[in-house]
Amino acid sequence: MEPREISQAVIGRLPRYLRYLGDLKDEGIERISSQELSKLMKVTASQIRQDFNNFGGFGQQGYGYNVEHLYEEISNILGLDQKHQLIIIGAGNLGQALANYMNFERRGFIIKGLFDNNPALHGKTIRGISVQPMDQMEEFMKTNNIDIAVLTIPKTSAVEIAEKLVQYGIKAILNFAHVDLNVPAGIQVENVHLSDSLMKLSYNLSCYNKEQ
Amino acid sequence: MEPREISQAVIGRLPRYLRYLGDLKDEGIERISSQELSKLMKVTASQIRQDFNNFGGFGQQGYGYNVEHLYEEISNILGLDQKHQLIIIGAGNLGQALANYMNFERRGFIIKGLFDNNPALHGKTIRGISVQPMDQMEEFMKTNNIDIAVLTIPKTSAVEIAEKLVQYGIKAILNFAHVDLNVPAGIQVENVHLSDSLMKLSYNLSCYNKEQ
DNA sequence: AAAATCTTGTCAATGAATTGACAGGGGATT
DNA sequence: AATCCCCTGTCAATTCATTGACAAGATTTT
Repeated sequence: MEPREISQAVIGRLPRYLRYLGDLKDEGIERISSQELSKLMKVTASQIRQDFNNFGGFGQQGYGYNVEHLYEEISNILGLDQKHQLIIIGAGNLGQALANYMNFERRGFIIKGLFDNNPALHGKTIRGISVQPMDQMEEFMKTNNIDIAVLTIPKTSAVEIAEKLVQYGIKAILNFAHVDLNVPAGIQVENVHLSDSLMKLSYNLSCYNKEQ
Repeated sequence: MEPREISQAVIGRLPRYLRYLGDLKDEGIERISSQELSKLMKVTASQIRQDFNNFGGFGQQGYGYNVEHLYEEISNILGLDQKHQLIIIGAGNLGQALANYMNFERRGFIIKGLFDNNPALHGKTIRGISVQPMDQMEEFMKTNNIDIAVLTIPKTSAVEIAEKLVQYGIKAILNFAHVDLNVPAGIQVENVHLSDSLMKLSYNLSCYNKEQ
């Protein structure tokens, strides 16, 4: 049972599997074969079996996969059986939008704090969470056992703040700032660069138009 | 000069190149070699040369790449020399946050309209753009030559709205709804699934913790 | 209970992406 | 002007990811 390294390509597909399995569960469907799932999700059945097998055999020959069981397994693999305490740095439009989004909580991502440099926002409350000044971050992180920070601040201050967060013991960062953070190995970072997505769209648009 | 198919892996890296080149430009740096850029961006020099070469040789032996020129080239490849008119469907927190974000405009992505089902929001104005009811979408799209739609509505209505958008002639969709859209080939879709990013973080977190 | 039908787990084959290596052409230096 | 050094473009090698194929084991049907 050596914990062989799983490729990020596989990990990146797990949330999508989870989504489809959740939908199937809600529809009351008990079992599904890789072939059926393959048609539903528009990927090859081979890939589905290969992916699941990275974590051990969840299926049964002649039967397929038990939806509920598979859902639980993937859920656990993704660490969704544990709760994560998170803070949002930057209470601008995007930060507030994320704070208002309830669905994260259902997955165990609990928003505990909101921070911003702008004094005009201090004390403002979103879903019961009040915006605090940045300099209370360190104290707050210690008392609330925070492991994930969501960065929704401009690129100019993002790198600096990220370094502080690391110093204060953050374990993972979801970064919306349009800049690459410079963090030591072992700190997990996921970047969400919205303008990058728009640019890809733009490329594919002009590319497709040219072909016509 | 056959327009050979460029892999999405390469396209996905172009915006990041563009970002670094923009920064270099702002610093007044005129030339850069693949090796220097490689150190800066923490990717292999080989990959950089390979990537740029997909579009023809922008560099010069013994000199490197001219920053300004390379910036322009990549910019054009991504289609940023053209303007894109876009609408945002869903004027909730996220939709408003995106509408307020100015930086898209600098890249030629012009937000022309905002739509929402909620009558309470109709007439509300964000940066001069007023929120309109959904049933005016078709008319608006025709008169304003819209090519991109940003979907910031709940998953329950996203699929249906996407189909309507396609019917009205949309060319590309940036999808924030947590569901896969079902659009015909040729319509470009980019998904931004925030909870997926959080789940990946969660996996890597628990994975790293286990190794310690 | 036996036969027929599924469907997984897995291995091999293919395909794609990344990396390494180097020839040859420019620029810089003397 | 000649030499030296640098750096690209490109080919080959390697690594990684996806797909195809099938044996073996379960389930369902007869």
